[in-house]
Amino acid sequence: MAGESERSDAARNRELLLKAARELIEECGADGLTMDRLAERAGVGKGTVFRRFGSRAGLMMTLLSDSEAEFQGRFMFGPPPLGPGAPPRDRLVAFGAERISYVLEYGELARAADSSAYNRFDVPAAVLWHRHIEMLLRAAGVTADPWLMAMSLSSTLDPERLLYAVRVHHVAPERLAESWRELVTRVVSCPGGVADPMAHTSAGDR
Amino acid sequence: MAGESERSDAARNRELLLKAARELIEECGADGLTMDRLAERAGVGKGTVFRRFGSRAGLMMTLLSDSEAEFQGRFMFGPPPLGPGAPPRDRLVAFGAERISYVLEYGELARAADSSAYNRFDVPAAVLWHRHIEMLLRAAGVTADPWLMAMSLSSTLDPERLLYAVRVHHVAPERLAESWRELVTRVVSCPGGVADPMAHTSAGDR
DNA sequence: ATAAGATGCGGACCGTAGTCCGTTTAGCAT
DNA sequence: ATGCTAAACGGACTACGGTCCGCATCTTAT
Repeated sequence: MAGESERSDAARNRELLLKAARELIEECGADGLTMDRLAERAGVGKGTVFRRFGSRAGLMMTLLSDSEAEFQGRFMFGPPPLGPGAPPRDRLVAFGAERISYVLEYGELARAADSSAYNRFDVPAAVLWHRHIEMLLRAAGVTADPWLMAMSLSSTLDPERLLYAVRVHHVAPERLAESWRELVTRVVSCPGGVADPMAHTSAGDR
Repeated sequence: MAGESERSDAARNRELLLKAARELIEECGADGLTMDRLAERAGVGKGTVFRRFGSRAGLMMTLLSDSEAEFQGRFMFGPPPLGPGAPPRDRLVAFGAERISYVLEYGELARAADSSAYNRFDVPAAVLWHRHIEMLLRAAGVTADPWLMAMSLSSTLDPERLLYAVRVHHVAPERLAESWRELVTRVVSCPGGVADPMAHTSAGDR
């Protein structure tokens, strides 16, 4: 991005790096990818790697960006129940289920993409999910601090925890999805006064 | 195995290290404490630091252990509503509120005590909280996968997220506590009936 | 007191993420 | 072609967490 076009050598190196990164991950797993090895494998200097991606987490995010974009497209514009058209509760349930599959599929990568600093929650994709959940909560009539409630729900879908449950405690993925469904149901449909069946529907989605 | 006792020089060095660590944190903040500086400040070798505490996270946990033990005592044996005697729902609410205060008080430290690996969830204190929450959920009649539900609730109380909300988004601590109360209320007091008719019965599933 | 063995010590060493800065090169204007 | 400049490059360098292992010290049995 930046000003205008990318210089040709820069573009070439970016491709070289992405290719090398995918190979390396294929061979050694995401955890086995180090910035030094990547640079060597791609035949460029280490400085170049950081110039391109900023950090290891940035690289991982770049590698995930395609599938990430596809996921975003699906929950924002795709068919129900994930996309607009279904009741907010169902969309939330579907969102979690998809996210769980996503994390289990791209496991290590998704985890490696989470930097270990605060800004981890400020990354564009993360704020998008957060806003999405918040919007759905509002649409579902949850009036109690949707921002924080969305944060709580997001935290449940954190790759680190999800992978911990699956890999260390051998929790079945369906069980995760079911628990998410349970959680969302309770959060959405059970304010001080039982139901709030009323509709909202609408509009909020965008 | 020569008994259990600690060799005198080891004991001395442990005190030296803890003292130095507290000073360093006082002066530079938890993030400014590095193992090298700590070793130098305490006048011992680096190997000694790791021999004592195993890792940086281990050191931080040791530093927190007093207040941590005190907290554990309060929620396990102390007076209601935190301790036994109050209804489970109230105990959960109190637990979260206390934990939030705790994290805000020991902020950086609590965060630094979380190693960045999976085992972060396996640390004794963490499994204790988890079990405590799980137990309260069961006592409150939540039959749907209390283990995972406890995990979701725990994730809401994660130091990293809590501090992010407070430091980056300037969320007031009371607002955190209030949102926690809201969340717990919904999780606990939603009969499963409302939007989820059929509560699958089977209380006995485990 | 002394010797023997367990325990602890220290700091050189390693792998890693990330930075810095002198050098090279692409792209453009002439 | 040539020269200029901003961008990109590369790899030495730093800081950090963590490991290793030969050496020193404490403890205990004699």
